[in-house]
Amino acid sequence: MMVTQQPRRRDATATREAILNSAVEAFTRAGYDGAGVREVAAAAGVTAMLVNRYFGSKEQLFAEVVDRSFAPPTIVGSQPAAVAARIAEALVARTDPAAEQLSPFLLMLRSASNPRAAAIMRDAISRHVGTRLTDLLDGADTEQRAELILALISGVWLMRGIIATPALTSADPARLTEHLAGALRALSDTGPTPASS
Amino acid sequence: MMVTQQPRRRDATATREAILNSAVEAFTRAGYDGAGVREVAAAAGVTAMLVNRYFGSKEQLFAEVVDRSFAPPTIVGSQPAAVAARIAEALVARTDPAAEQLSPFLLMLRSASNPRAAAIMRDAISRHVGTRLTDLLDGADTEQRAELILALISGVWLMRGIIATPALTSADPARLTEHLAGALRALSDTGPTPASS
DNA sequence: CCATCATGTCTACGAGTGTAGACAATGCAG
DNA sequence: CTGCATTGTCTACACTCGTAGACATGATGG
Repeated sequence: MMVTQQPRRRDATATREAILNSAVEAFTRAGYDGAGVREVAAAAGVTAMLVNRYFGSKEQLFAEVVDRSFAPPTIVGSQPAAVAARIAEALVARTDPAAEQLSPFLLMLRSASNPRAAAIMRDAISRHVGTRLTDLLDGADTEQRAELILALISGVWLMRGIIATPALTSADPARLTEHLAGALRALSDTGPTPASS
Repeated sequence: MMVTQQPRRRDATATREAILNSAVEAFTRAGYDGAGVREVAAAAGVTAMLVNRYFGSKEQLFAEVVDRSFAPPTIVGSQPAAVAARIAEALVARTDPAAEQLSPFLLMLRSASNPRAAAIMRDAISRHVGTRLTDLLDGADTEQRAELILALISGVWLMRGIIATPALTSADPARLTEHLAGALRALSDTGPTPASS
């Protein structure tokens, strides 16, 4: 769809936005190393060099993509109560299969092989979702537990969305949500006996 | 170390083994796309073409690497009892930092961006560790829960070993093991109330 | 000893990579 | 209408990639 593109009236901010959008799609689908600058440029209807003139380099473009992809607060719920159940439901529910392919977790997993990309994503995580998730938790070791929750979510995206493991892809959504919520509850709820130490 | 290599006496099986070993190292460190055939060959002391003559192609070489890397039963414990605690301990304990860089989870995470590699790894998982872990579990949805456990382990490897999230890398190992074991227990133990439905 | 097959290397190709520098076209100010 | 800065393109470079075919070298059977 949208194979031919009319030249688009000259507009710097609109062009920048178009490049950034196609970059989000390309990096999320193919990863940092798998997506080419020419590919990103073509999908935006421009030339490869214009991408570098707007963003400096592929690496800086990726940094902006990561920032945009991790920024929206939709990733994690808002209310502290019942965080586990809400995450579990949102994780197994495949409502919009199109927007699903733009998940920041897919972006992270498919770009993890590149060390530079990993460093960029680490910064973005501790800047955005890390602190936001930590604030939702009570008790001890909130940062540690928040990152464990992120680890579990990432792992589900890996096994279910990328490796496409048989039992997870063809699983009964209700049961899957249940098991997942159980594991998340163990991480989000205040420890059963915080008495120790 | 071992910069210069004496030509090695001609031995087909020994050469094949040397190539396979260096391929495991290269693919685990850089991922399927990040590791080059010339790089694997050089580390084994041979030429790039010899790799293709022994394994057919880079893809088939990767398939053998995945098979070897996922085969050892060390990945998961042996006794059904206390699976959660044993996995958690083995996951946070960094005993041998050299052998740690050969983890099949690192291989999987860093090769996940390539769809062909993902398909190869899916086959290897359902052939090796999937069934083995499933047999350790009791109750309902064992396959589903086994893959969720794999997801959590993968996610911890991602966040702790690749992204190097601050709170997980500098975490108190004891507390981390505790939280992790809690989440794993929620997945490995038979549901608290299997009465529902 | 020497012929012969297995083992290993060399050269090369076609395609793709990120990006630097020079050039062209557009749209707005005067 | 005309100058001119902004916006965009073209060509090119120096690599790296996987792999195909022809060639060289080693060890071993007779």
